[in-house]
Amino acid sequence: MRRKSTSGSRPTRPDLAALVAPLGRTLMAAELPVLRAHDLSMWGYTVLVRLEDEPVRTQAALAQAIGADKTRIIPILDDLQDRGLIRREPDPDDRRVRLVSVTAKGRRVRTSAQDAIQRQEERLLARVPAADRRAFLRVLQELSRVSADEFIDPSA
Amino acid sequence: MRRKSTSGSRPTRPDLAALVAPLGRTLMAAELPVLRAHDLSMWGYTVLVRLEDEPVRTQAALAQAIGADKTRIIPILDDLQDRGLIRREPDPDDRRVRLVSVTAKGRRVRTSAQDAIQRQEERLLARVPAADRRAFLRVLQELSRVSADEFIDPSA
DNA sequence: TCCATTAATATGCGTGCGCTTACGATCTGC
DNA sequence: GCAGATCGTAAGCGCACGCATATTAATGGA
Repeated sequence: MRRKSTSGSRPTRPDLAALVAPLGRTLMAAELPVLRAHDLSMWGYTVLVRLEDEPVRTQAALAQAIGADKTRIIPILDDLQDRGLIRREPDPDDRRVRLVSVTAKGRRVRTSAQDAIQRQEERLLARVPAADRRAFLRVLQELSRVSADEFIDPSA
Repeated sequence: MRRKSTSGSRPTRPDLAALVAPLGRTLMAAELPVLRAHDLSMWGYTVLVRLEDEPVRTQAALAQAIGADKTRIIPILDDLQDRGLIRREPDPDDRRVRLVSVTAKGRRVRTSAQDAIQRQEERLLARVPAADRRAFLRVLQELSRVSADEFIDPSA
């Protein structure tokens, strides 16, 4: 019989991080072949998705929004622009900032890649009952809204 | 009004990977201060947790079980052993393999760290209703059982 | 007895990333 | 109109990781 406290005994559940982080890595790994088939890098795809989401005014803000370094995003944008998936134009109101937007071609590529990715993810989600699945996605979106800053306890 | 198909429209839900992976990174980041307070590295902690879970016969198998490189795990084990948290003894039945086990001290440290980590995670989970939370953990454990091999579609 | 195999270990390579610094162009407040 | 701040860009540093190789000890089968 297990003790009721966790002290010295096996935990009631695995650490959340030990469940979520590896699953995240698996999902990313599963995306890679799909992205490769669409000639997209992970960062490039992330940029396309984020830009579709809602326009971002500066590149630095875009980088921050997708969790990338603002210097590392530049070659990514260069590449996407060279291949006609995004546009980068100086903001007439402030010629320091470049307005980044998705082109029609970029939208097509993103849609196609995202469809394939989500189809694959559906195959995974099909393993759980529909009610659980809805709850799972609900909780996932709720927890994703929590920023690291307000969650991490620096005193610990 | 949104189109019913995803083609060309905004997606119904974000990519699963785009939800899970960042959340995993946040959870890992939240663990770091706690681990530091217990003088543990992420890998060291992972080893302690895995060893408590169930004994593993070879170091290579241990490395594989926690997703680490079999050569990179060695300094980790050296450190844990030097600090008296684990034991490494040659297997009398096959003196090539080292039987790795947790010491009483190692168990104490792991328990203390894990308690603190899970307490912090409880604070996060407290944001969602109990029923959703149970479903979330259930789905999470179910999906974690799916290995990358059987999920990733190489043809895609 | 000898040889192929396996475990642990050491070492080096290439990669991707976060972080920092620097610089030119531009904007804004004074 | 000038000084300080801001944006995009380039370049370099250091770290952690995956991967590959080589060595040593030990096993086990032909």
